[in-house]
Amino acid sequence: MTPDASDLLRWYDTHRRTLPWRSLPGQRPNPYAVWLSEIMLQQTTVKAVIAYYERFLTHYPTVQDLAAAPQEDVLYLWAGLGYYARARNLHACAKRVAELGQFPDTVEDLLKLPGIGAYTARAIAAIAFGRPVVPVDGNVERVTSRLFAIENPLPASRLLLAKQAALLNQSAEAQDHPSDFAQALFDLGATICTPRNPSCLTCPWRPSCLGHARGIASTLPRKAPKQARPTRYGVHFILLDTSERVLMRTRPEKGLLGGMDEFPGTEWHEAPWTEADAMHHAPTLGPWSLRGDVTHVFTHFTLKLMVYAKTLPAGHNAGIDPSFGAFRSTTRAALPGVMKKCLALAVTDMEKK
DNA sequence: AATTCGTGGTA
DNA sequence: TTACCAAGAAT
Repeated sequence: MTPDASDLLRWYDTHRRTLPWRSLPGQRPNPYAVWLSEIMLQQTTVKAVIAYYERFLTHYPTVQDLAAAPQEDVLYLWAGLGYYARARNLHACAKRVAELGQFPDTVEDLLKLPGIGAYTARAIAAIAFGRPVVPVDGNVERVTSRLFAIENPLPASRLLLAKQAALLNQSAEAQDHPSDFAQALFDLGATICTPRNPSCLTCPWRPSCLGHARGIASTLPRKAPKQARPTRYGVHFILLDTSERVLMRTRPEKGLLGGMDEFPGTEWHEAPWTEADAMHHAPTLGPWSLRGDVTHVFTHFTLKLMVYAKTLPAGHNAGIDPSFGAFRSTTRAALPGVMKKCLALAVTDMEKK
């Protein structure tokens, strides 16, 4: 039996989460706010997003404000949230929407915008424009795999899960409330149908959940084993001047941490660097003070960095090759998390460790 | 189609 | 501590 959308919507009426980007019941949400939140929430927890969301809305109240901003300002505000291609695409998308005059209101047209894929297009279409579509995110995949007891492992089962999820909103009740239905699925996945220890006893869809009936709900969705994460090594140099500015450069637009700022240093290789080889990449001759090491886990590799630092005497900051960057205040730099860790090592007293 | 993209929280 | 996980997109 197909789960009854009315049961979920009734549950949502009393259990919906209050979130900054959500409009009050019955009120039409601001498409800009919906879009901004959806981009930030990609692979990112609600808790991490909230502060960034508020900051962006404060600096850029409208999509036109965001479109008019320099990209470096956008990356600075995004710094620390991760997946920086999202920030670059966010900016590009804002410019496009400003040209169009407004956000497209169909899945087809939303898909044409940078940073908007199959999920986000449907999320915006349903939540902001009331289109009767089901956005399939990790929550919906989990709920769907349990409802229908789909044991095929992800990611191969992704197409099947999307197909099954699309069956959930066929009732007239769901068709009439696309925004609530989509967000009800999110909230069910986030608070009841959780990855570990789901609260099946209080689930509005428990009677029709095949996974629960078979006692395998908590084991779904199954996932293909992931391959091991390799380790890479690098060395970075934090060079301060007497005005407490730091030598920094901007990474290339594409690829890892694209467009973000960093302290000069070596490439990140599979083998550790010897001190002699690393010093060949230093912006100045020694002596450098070894301030410690940083371990940072990216999605597909673990990075181990050695961090050297020193303060340049007044009048000695000329003649440094521009490829190492320029002296700037770190408070205005778009520093990713890993570089903030390096900076913390350089400015912290050695007594801690 | 499989990789490449961050970061912080949790068990 | 390691491993997994979170409102995925681009290539």
